[in-house]
Amino acid sequence: MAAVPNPPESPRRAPTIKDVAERAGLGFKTVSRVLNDEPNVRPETRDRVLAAVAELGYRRNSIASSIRRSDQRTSSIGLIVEDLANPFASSLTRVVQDYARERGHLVLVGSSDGDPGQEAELVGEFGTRRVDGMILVPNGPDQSYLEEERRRGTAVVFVDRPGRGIEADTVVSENAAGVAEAVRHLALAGHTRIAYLGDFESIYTSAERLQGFRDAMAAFGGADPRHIRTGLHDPEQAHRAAAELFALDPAPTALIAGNNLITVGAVHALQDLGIRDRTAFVAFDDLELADLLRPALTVVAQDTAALGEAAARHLFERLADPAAPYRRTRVPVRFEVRSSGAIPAPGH
Amino acid sequence: MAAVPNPPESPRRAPTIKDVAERAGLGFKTVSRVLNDEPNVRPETRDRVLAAVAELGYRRNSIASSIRRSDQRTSSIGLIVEDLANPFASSLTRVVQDYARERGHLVLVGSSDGDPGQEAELVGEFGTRRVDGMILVPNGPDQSYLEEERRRGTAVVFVDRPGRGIEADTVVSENAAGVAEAVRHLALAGHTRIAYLGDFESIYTSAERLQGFRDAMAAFGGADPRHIRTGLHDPEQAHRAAAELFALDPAPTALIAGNNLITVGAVHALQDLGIRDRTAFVAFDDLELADLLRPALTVVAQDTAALGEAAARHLFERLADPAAPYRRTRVPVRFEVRSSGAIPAPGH
DNA sequence: CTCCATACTGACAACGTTGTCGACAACGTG
DNA sequence: CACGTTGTCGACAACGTTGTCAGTATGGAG
Repeated sequence: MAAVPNPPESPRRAPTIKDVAERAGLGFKTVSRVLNDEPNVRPETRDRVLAAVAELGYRRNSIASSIRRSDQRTSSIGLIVEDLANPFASSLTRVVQDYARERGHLVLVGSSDGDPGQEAELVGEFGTRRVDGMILVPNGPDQSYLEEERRRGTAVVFVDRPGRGIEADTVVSENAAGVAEAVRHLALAGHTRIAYLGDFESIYTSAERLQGFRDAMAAFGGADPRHIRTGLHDPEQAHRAAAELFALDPAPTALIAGNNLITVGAVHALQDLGIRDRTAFVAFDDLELADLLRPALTVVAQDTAALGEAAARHLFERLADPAAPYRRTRVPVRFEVRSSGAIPAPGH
Repeated sequence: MAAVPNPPESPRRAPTIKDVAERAGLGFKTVSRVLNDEPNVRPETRDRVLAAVAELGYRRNSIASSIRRSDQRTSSIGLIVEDLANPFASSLTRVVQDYARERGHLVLVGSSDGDPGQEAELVGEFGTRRVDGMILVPNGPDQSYLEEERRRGTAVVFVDRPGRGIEADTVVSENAAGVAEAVRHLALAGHTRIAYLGDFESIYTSAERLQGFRDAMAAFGGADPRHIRTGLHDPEQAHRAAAELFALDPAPTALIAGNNLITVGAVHALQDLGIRDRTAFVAFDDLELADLLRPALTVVAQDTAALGEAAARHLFERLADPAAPYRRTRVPVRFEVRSSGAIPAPGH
């Protein structure tokens, strides 16, 4: 830590349109007209204004602007995810921000940590800032409080999971189909004793993925109930659950992990047990180095870019037409075949 | 994609303090006093106001509030990173957002994509919204345009790299020391032909890391110039450069990758060449599955949490005391020993 | 030349809030 | 009782902008 002795220059008041008007020798309303590209300004007058703007380094105060504007729009939107540091969330953030910026909007972000209280608090903060709309990954049993926001004219879009107790534009992944494809892939390699590790069933995506697993397994005689473990919310729990699964008799010969945190725990468990090379494995959610693991991880990859873009698109379309019927979009997943899913069942 | 026929309820004007005042039968200034916890309000009056607030579902308009406030503060800050989807950036975002929120501030985010033009554009947008301060990972040869922002009273903090052409609070990692430690670690396993893959030398972190490499290698007779490759900006370029390195005679026996994108390309190259198991490797930047690779990746891990927190702390301290001397904080890296760095040199 | 339409410009209100100030009541002190 | 002090409250200006409207110059038609 080093200290540099320079104190900053004295801060001065930012110039306003009135300063610009005075400098240009015009009424301040004329300046406003130029800045908003309104018609009926002489080109010469316009140039004088722009020159004064440049000389003073004037920059519009869009805070003041949006309080006066008739539509009360702030050209900003809010995005609430569970954890900004999570790759799924950050990829979403990136896409949403790009989409918004192309349309002149900025994005406020926040992590809910899966806590409905924090979610509601963030929604409140965003509302206070009068965002034009919000995109959220909803948490908890009830998002009906968002009706209040909508009545104020704020657009609301859910992504990854539908909100509860409220109808709204929603974008989700094809969770069940993705897991079903994983099951069929494993079955092709001769597996019938396929185990599944999932998060809390109360989470929409977890429930959908589990349902996809059960349904697909039905075609192969159904899943062994002991081979299904849910309620795993971090890598450590997944690690333990996986270890327990392989202590069973008969033990599963293949494993599906319901999300990326579970994948991390499960692969660690297989590693500890020394059965990484002979246990077939498919993970939900892609991971940065998945193709460099040995065996390379076969995954059900979510199309986070499409998810984020669809959510942003829904938001802006909602802003354009508040009366349109709500839409629910399902985004296909991509089944990424590498090698871990092709490990054959013993004797196959 | 499914459509639900519900049209939304008619949007109505959000209630203002005047609506609250009328409902409570009080002057609107009294309502303002209650909302801002100003003294000299009778408890009974206060209750009446709060009741009216609750009945109307009033929520302060902090947009209007901040235009009138004497300090002109908006309780929002801006964060500009290269790519919001990058794990380094998203981890930073998470920490900065948490820190800001604890202090009642919201965070606007943006990706510069390493382009000075986009960076300046985002700075402009943030300025228009009158953010209280900005944290940025600077790009390009000159950030002196930020002086203008500061003159307006906006605090500026650089993170990951110092800004150029301007003095400001800055937080960076101990890049050189981290790479030097990697070199010593490899040397301990008997390596002297250690190669280095880096990004553009014009990027501050790349230059620092390369310098750390050269300096540390000097203790072991210096690096072979042919074993240093820079200007690698994506995994593909790194892949090719690594392949070329190992076609040399004498080929290097160990490799250091200067950032996470280079790591991905380099490991792929080692994989293709079939020399992953016998080439010592240390990566700068940790990766999610690094410990599950075989061999597990030894890395120089940046403390993104400390980096982000220090940046946020600097920003808020700057807001509290604009005249304090600028500070430059260096955050230590963590050398994470796994196995890839311990692969011995041939005949050692 | 007169008249009217149109282009251009500025004075002023308004947005929802906070800051300033003064009015008024209650109270204590001499 | 007179007076100052303190607590409580509201009227009004102000923030920087956009919306409304009216005023003035200009040009073309008659």
